[in-house]
Parts: sequence; structure tokens; C-alpha cells
Amino acid sequence: MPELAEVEYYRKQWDPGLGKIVTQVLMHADKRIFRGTDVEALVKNLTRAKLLSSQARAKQMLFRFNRGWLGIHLGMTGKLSVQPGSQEPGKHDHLVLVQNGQKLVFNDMRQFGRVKFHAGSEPPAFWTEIPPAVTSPEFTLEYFQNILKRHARLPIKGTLLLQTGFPGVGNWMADEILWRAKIAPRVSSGKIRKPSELWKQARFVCSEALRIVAKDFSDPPAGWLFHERWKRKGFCPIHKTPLRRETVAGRTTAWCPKCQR
DNA sequence: CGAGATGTTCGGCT
DNA sequence: AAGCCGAACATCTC
Repeated sequence: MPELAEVEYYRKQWDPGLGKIVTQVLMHADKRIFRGTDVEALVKNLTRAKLLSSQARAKQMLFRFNRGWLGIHLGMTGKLSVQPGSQEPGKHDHLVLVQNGQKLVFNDMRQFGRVKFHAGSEPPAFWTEIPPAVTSPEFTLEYFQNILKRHARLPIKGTLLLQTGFPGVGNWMADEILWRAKIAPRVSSGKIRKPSELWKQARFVCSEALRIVAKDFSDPPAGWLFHERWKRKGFCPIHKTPLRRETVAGRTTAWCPKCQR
């Protein structure tokens, strides 16, 4: 379920490995997860390397070692965990960093995720080029309105999912933002009546998700659309109108036809 | 058995 | 030419 808050949660799962040496790298090197990655360099550099620190940004994570940088994207079904040293890797445990007494495991059933490796002391371009976070000071109302203008003909649901504009926002967060801003998902991005409200709700949902979900994988509070939008028959938390559920901009979308116009 | 799942990417079209 | 759309990717579950 990885959107920005879940990604931050998973990043922390490898914290027990900080400051420790990787004694062995186990991997399914031929898997799609490693497409475009120099797996030989990854194994060579990470074997006997020490994990120094980690960060999460948007839907990506970056792990700093004393001999390079490991970038991980979780795709649809990626997870990070720490397993006992005695645990044998499972079918979908595509990357396993063995340390003394424990294993740092990346598991991804569907393999829409991605593992990257970058040697050198400077952080890789794929990391530094991630655009400003929705919650950051750079994400001003003016900046936001420029994104809307650039994608004026794309349904607003699709625009909120653009990682070049809203890094880390995924399907459930986009629906939550639109529900709170009372905007129907098919409205063209160039025809938003009150951009300041949408901007405000985007920032609210991102910061609350980070505060609540990233902490310990708690669900958002009662009253959020989140709890209804998975259900085949969900209802608007405000007045119990049945939610509509259709594909918009290529993604399943749930919204309240009464609140959202 | 077919459809769908919280994500990207690519090729084709306007 | 930038931007939009739909298909594809791999696997499991309902």
C-alpha cells in the first residue's frame, strides 16, 4: 500500500540495521525489480558495507552505505522488514542484506517496485531530482496553480497522481484530497473553481498521513473517506450517500456525488 | 475463471 | 511538441 506515509513507515523498518555491516547480499538478480540496475556493482559494493542512514521522499527510499547508495521503490506490493538471521528467504524476498544475527528483507510479490544502486559519495540524480514535497515551503499556492495550468485538460484526479507534481500522492490520498476539497474527480484541472482550497487540503492530507500512518501504520482517524473507499459499497462519511466508484484517468476512483462537484 | 489491486512506463495519437 | 490515453508489467485474491 505504499504512498508517501507508508513508504516512510517501511523505511524505518530497516533501522535495526543502522551502523551494522552487511556480511552477505542475497538476491533474485534476474527479477524485474532490478531492471536497469547493475546488480554486480550492487553485490560487490554492498557486501561488507556499513548501513549509515536512510531517508524517504515521495514514494522512494534511499539507504546510505559507506560504499554507495541503495534506492528502493516499493511499487504496489513492496515491503521492508527485518527477519531473524535463521530465516530463509521466501519466494518474493528479492533482496536480502544479511547482517550479524538478522536479515534486512525487501519483499515484492508483483515486482512493480524497483531496486537501484549508485556508487560514489554524492547522492544519485534520481534522488536529488525528486520535486518539492507537497508539505514543503516551496510548494506554494502559485507553484500548485502552475501544475494545474500545465495539465489543464487532464481530470484533476489524474493530475494529483502525477509524481512530477505531487510526489508521494497515490490513489487513496488523491481520493481523500478531492473529497475534502469537494471537487469531483473528472473536473478538468484547468477548471478548478477554488484552487486555494484544493491546495490546502492536499497539504493537510499529506501532513496528517505522515503524522499518523507513518508513525506505526495506524489507519487515518474515523471520518476519513479512507475507511469507505475500499468497500464495494461505501458511503460518504458526512451524510451516508452511497459513493460512486468508476475508473477516472485510468485509476479506480471513489467519490461522493453529493459533496463533490 | 475473470476481474481487479494503494504504481510506473512506454508507444501511439492529437 | 507537450501532453493525454490505454496497455503492459507479475502475482495473488475474491
